Amino acid sequence: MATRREELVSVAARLFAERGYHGTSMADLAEAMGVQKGSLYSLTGSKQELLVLVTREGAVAFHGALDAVPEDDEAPLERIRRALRGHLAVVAAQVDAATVFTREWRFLEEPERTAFRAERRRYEERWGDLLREAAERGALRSDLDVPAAVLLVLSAANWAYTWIRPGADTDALADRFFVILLDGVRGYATRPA
Amino acid sequence: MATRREELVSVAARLFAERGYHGTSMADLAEAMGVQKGSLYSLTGSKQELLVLVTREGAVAFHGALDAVPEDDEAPLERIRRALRGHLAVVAAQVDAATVFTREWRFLEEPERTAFRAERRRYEERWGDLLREAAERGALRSDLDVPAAVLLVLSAANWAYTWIRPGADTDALADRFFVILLDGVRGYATRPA
DNA sequence: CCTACCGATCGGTAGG
DNA sequence: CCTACCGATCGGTAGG
Repeated sequence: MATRREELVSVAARLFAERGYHGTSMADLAEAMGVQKGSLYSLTGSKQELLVLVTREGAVAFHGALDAVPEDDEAPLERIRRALRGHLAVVAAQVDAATVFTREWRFLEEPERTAFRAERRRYEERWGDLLREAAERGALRSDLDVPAAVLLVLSAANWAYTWIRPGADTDALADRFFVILLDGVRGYATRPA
Repeated sequence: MATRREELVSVAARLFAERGYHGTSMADLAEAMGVQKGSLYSLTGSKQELLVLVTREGAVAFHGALDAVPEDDEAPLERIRRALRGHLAVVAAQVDAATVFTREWRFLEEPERTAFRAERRRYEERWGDLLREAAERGALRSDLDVPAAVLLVLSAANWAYTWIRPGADTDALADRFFVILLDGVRGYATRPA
């Protein structure tokens, strides 16, 4: 059973995602909670605190998805596929938190803003590790431009909040991306030998 | 020589990109223009009008980049490469307008908001056409998942405003993406025959 | 959780 | 382009 505080955090996630942090007023949140504006301050210290909690929720979810990727060193490509599935699953299950994590985080005040950037960088580096390890194990082509590949896959992941609908088959979507990333859009015929 | 009105539009692009539409006040814009707040209303009718102008600037720039792609039907892959170069070049040359176009458009009021969405859909469809035509001409693998490929390439394009720095060699960056999109991250060795 | 209120700021206008 | 101002709303607080 969700506490009123937890309810408020999830309402904040929804409205921050819909209208933006600065486009959402405490009065908006109060109305969505069915209480008067002043009453919110028994549940949170400030609007900014709600932003901190929602972005943190996103960070935890995305890192958690990567944590769930099996450690199996024998299948580095499969690990990448799992990571992509995991990321898209988080976006579908927690669109609002994912949206705030990806788009509204910049309205965090210091020092949380800097801490957030470090946290996000850490997430991106974990993706970099996944690809780098796969390359080192020979599962990726030896002449691969790893930084560009990381940026490409993170672009797909980070843009997902704009189009994923809750309830979508994210595993299938992730696999469709994965197939293209693996072997490219070009036909075998025109591929160099 | 830029008029004061044009200056205001470009200042609005910068601040809307930096602080968000709702995070930017008319007082902020006035300060950046070096005038009093009330004076802005001889240059624009409203803050919302500025948002309309900036998003429109982005739309014109992105469509213009696609218009500049040569019509040569003999080289459908080259056209895709050119389109990617063009998009990233716009992002680098007009980061602020590109950012507002990609992220702040949702604060447009009706009916401009709906019109914007149609415009953006048209842009995405032009990308879809590029890939579909390439597929039809046999330049892409026959079993390609075209919708997923379009979404992947648009993800890379739409996410670019978050990391591209003005002055970057966007042609080289576009080509690095293009190479990966073409033949994938996997090595030749493990590729099916 | 409510009522009542705070000073500050919001986008915008009038008149010059 | 300025000064002076409008009513509305902002995030937040006091006291119950």
